[in-house]
Amino acid sequence: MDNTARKPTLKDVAALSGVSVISASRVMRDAPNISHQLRQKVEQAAVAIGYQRNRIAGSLRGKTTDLIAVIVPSMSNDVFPNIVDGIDDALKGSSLRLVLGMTKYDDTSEEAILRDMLTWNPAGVILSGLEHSDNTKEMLADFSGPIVQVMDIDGDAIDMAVGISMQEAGVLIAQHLFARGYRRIGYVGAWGERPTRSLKRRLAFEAELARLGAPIIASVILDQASSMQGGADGLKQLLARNLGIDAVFFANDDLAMGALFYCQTHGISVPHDLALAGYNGLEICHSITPHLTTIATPRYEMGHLAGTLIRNQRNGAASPAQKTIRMAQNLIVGGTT
Amino acid sequence: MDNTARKPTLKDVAALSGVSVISASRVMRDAPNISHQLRQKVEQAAVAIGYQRNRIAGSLRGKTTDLIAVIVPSMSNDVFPNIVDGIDDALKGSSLRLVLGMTKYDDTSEEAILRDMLTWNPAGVILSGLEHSDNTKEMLADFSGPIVQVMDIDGDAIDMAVGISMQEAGVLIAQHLFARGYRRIGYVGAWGERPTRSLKRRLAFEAELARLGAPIIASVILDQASSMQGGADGLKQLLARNLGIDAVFFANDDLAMGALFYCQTHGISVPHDLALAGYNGLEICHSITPHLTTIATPRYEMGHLAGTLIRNQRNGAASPAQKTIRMAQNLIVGGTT
DNA sequence: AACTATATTGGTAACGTTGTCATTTATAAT
DNA sequence: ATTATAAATGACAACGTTACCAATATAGTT
Repeated sequence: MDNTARKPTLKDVAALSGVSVISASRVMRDAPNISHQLRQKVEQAAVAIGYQRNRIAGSLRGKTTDLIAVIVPSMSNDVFPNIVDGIDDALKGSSLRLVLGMTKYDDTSEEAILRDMLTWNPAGVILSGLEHSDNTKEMLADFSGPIVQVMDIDGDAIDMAVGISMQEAGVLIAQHLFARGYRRIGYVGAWGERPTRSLKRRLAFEAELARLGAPIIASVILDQASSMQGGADGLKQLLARNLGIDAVFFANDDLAMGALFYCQTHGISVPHDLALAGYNGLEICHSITPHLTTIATPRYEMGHLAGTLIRNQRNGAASPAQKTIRMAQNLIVGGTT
Repeated sequence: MDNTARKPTLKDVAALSGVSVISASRVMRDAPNISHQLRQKVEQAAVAIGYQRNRIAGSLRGKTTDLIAVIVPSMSNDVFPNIVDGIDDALKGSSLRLVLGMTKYDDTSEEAILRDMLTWNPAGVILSGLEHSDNTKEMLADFSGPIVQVMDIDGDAIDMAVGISMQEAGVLIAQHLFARGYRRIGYVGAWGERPTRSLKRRLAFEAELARLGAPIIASVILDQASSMQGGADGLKQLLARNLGIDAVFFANDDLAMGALFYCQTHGISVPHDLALAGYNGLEICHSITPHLTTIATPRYEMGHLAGTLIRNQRNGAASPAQKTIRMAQNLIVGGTT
């Protein structure tokens, strides 16, 4: 349409409605102590000339923006889209908006993204996991707004943390497999275990198995991204070693599903010949037959809570007494173990 | 750490390095024609006092931010996370950053999000689909930056469009099912067909079937979100009508997978008793046995191209001659048809 | 040496809003 | 009617940067 014309500003609204600029400003942002009369005049004028607020200008004066920096590893992933969905829903109805960056599980990249995002003076920062580079930690320490680390709570939070215990997850699965009578247990991971969360899970898993007297037999950590194909490949590698493995814990459901399909097409009876367990509790676990044994993680809920925490502090609420919030994860026993 | 101290500004950097503010500014944003000497002095000073750019201030002067508004229906979804991943990758290395909003397939919500995002003066807008409310269209028309509509190209683009032909998809599947000999064909959709893309697919599918002389027998459009469970439910409803249906096209792979699992556990032989086809080409289609017949869509690539188009225009490139870019989608014939 | 073109630096004035303080007007209390 | 108090409005400056234009230094030409 009319791209040449200058965008209307508060000045224009003020001029048209015959009030001062600052009064127009007050109306536009619902400040207190405005007469009904004035409000009407201004609103009418604003609509008439199609006035749109300029948050940039407002933020410059106000020191901080309504942007929330959200840094996650990737979107092509089982868990982070749900988290982001949760965050966005929690922000709904507020003036806060989410700015997204993806690290691809790379610390240097995380650092660069955070550095860039901080130049926007965000109202808060949400990032995943508790492990970060020194530079990242330093930047966060200098940041004055609320910070929420999601997913992981096994470690020290910089400000707030919302997550599940990876430690607990590993123990849960180890105990379950042991209780079921499996004694020759293996593990398959991916991403070269760069997400330290899966590493924490595996270590706890191994420690618990050892404690129970059935130490882990073998592990395969794929370097590639997690995928169903990877799960099949990992399992194949594990079985090729002929160690008599009777159960395998996978770093996530994708890998486990791929392995399950592999078994189904290669005459390996699950769980009779081999038991399988995954992690995350994706819908497909309960849709397939047999149902996949897994641990359901509250992904959406973690995101939602993280968003809510930021939002509350934005609204002047004190930082919560409980800075680290542990969410529940549930072992879902399917027919694969 | 030290939250009380005022953040260092360009003025501080300039003072310390003994140059003018504007020169310091030039160094910080890599402007041309800077002597090595000056650059060194300024960079050194910036590091020394821990200077961080304030993009807000810069954007106010510069009229537009380095933010790209991205509006999608949802993240808990098969397609949009991949698109967002593609966009982000395309933006990597530039100063552009992605601001995300989710509509939940609601036009009013889309409108509100866009209105809000425009107050940040974004450098570009990416949104999904070609159908929008009048208000949304009006706001976009008034927006002076590049706009890319992703996913769909069957219709008129506001500025640029990157997508696949839903029309073509419907025809492809219809022809495939017909060629395979199926004549009593049904359809299952979800979300109350609010994503008009699935509607377009179905209409083209039905039209082609009619043209071929095997008009569609029945359809079920679920109101709920798309899910595997939904696919099973939809199929169940369809079969309950006892219409002798021999093939079903599903709005997406999730639904189709759910239906496939349902068949497998209810003694329905696929494809002998019933053929199934999905849409999207998720990895699971080729992992499961039988492989699911589907259409592979270039989700990541669409996002990447959308991001690249915005980025190019940001860099001063002329708007491309071809404003609507049709991407390829491939029928992948599995064992379910 | 005089002159032109180019590279480098600086000064000033916005950008559009809102925090702070001042002023006016309305309302309540004597 | 008068004073005290609160509500409503306004003026001004400042937020930190960069666009624009001017000035100076340097290199290249004849």
